[in-house]
Amino acid sequence: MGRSPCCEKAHTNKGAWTKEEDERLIAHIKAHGEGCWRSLPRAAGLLRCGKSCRLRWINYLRPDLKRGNFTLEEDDLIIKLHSLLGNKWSLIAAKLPGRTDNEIKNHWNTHIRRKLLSQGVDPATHRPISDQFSNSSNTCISLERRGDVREGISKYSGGVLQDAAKREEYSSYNSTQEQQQHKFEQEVNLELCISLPNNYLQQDSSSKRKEVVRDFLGLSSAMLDYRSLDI
DNA sequence: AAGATAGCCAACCGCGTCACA
DNA sequence: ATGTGACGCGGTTGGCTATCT
Repeated sequence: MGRSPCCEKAHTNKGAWTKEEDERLIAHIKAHGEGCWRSLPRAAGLLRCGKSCRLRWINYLRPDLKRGNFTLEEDDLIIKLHSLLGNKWSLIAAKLPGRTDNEIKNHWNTHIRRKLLSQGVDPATHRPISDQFSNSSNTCISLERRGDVREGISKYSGGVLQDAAKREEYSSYNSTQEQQQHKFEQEVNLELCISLPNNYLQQDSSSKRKEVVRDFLGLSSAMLDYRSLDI
């Protein structure tokens, strides 16, 4: 059984708020204060649901709202907070006086995300995109080596590290394993370069070359065995 | 000048959480 | 302990405006 609707939809307005509705809402809240959103519309003489009133007040009508463009300092703070908190817009908004969670969320999606991407930073993980690519591509494919390093990378790759404790764990993991990981990535990258080895290319007759290419691709031998790949 | 496209942002929707009976 | 109602949050949508072709 689903949750009952928060209001009688047939008798409520939807869409953009009119000036008159705004004035009614402001007047009511000035007189009675915030809260009791469920009963507010009727008391204020508004044909809106309580949710809609609350949203309108919090995101647009509240007197302490700071309108206008975000400053560079605000952008930086949002980025830092997002790296710690993830998409917890209300928590981020709590640290930026005069800004709403909705406003910050919109600003993030339309400006900051793009800014980070243009700087080569993944907005979800706050890590360089090149790192993401090397990690994700390298760990998708399992070669012969199945050591701890690979397991560690798999554990953290591809996901969003929104939990601060996990991030800390990850960063300490990184610091202790970094060299091994780097070495591992280099090795895997080399092994993933698909090209014919020199000894194959040195075959002189074309028919012989076709045969060895077929052999190299694993069509006649088990050299490239898809069963050994973890996708 | 007009249509197409992209960007922006206010508002909506559904779900999770909490308080209370 | 459980059910219900209210609130709050985050994702998504829709419409307006600006820019491009």
